[in-house]
Amino acid sequence: MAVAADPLSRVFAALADPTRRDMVARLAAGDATVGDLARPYDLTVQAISKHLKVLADAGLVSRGRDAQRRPVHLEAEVFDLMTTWIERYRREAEDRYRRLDDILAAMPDGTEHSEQDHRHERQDPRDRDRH
Amino acid sequence: MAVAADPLSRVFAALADPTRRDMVARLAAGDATVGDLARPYDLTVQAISKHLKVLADAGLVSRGRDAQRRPVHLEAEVFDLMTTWIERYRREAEDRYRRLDDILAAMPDGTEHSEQDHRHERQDPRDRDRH
DNA sequence: ACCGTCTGCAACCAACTGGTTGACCACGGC
DNA sequence: GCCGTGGTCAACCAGTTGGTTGCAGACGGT
Repeated sequence: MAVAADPLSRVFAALADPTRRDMVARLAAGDATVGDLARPYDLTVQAISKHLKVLADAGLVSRGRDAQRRPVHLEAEVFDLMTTWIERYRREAEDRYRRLDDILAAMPDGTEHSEQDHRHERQDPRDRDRH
Repeated sequence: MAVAADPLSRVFAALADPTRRDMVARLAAGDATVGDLARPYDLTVQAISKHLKVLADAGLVSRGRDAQRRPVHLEAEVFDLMTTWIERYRREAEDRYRRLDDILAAMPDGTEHSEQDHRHERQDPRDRDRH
């Protein structure tokens, strides 16, 4: 069952759900049981248990044991996986920007035509003449 | 569609796919067209176009226009959304660890008990800090 | 020994994803 | 004008996801 997927994908996917993010947020304040976690939401405990499995598969949480309870604990180190990935490309893109600025700055004006002039254009409402 | 979903979820979900992450990585080095992006993969251009739509909906890329080409440009600022979220809870969890350590250290041994100080099968926290 | 609580597992279902093919639109170059 | 190139949109399909119900297991308290 979806055993594939590299670690990074699993972590990102795990955090792509608001419920799961909220659980992580609450776990950052302290460990909790499945029941505790389920209480605030309008969901069955089983649903929460599934979410928990996703988080555990991503390495974001670990499960303990305390009698019939299975306390959930946040493993914060996995965050590093994401931050290093993100920071790498963010920095790369920013550097590129800076270089581009330098080039433009060092240019006799009026010659900055070719570089992409991407404007945030949401799609223009052209006539949708579906037949 | 899937128009719903908060911004954070969209960004995380967008990066939960290795192909999409790879595209972002390549876009960090410079803008590209859909065709350029599609070339290295064993996928149809339409599939790449779909991926691109996901990235665009997440605000990670913007589209330009250059004749019949639609150059793709990486919008690196959106990364901040994620990093601030991540850093917040990482820090929170780390602080909690530190406080817990202090408490345990200041305790006459053998008195650990209730509240949340569950011991988990996994390794000791507080080993790594920076690198 | 029983009961209640906490949890996991399996089956099922609707909705979403990630891919395909096929048709179509918008250009620029002859 | 017509053609090739670059790209999007729509329909379809298989697999995954996020939820449900129902049942079974493990344990503590009485």
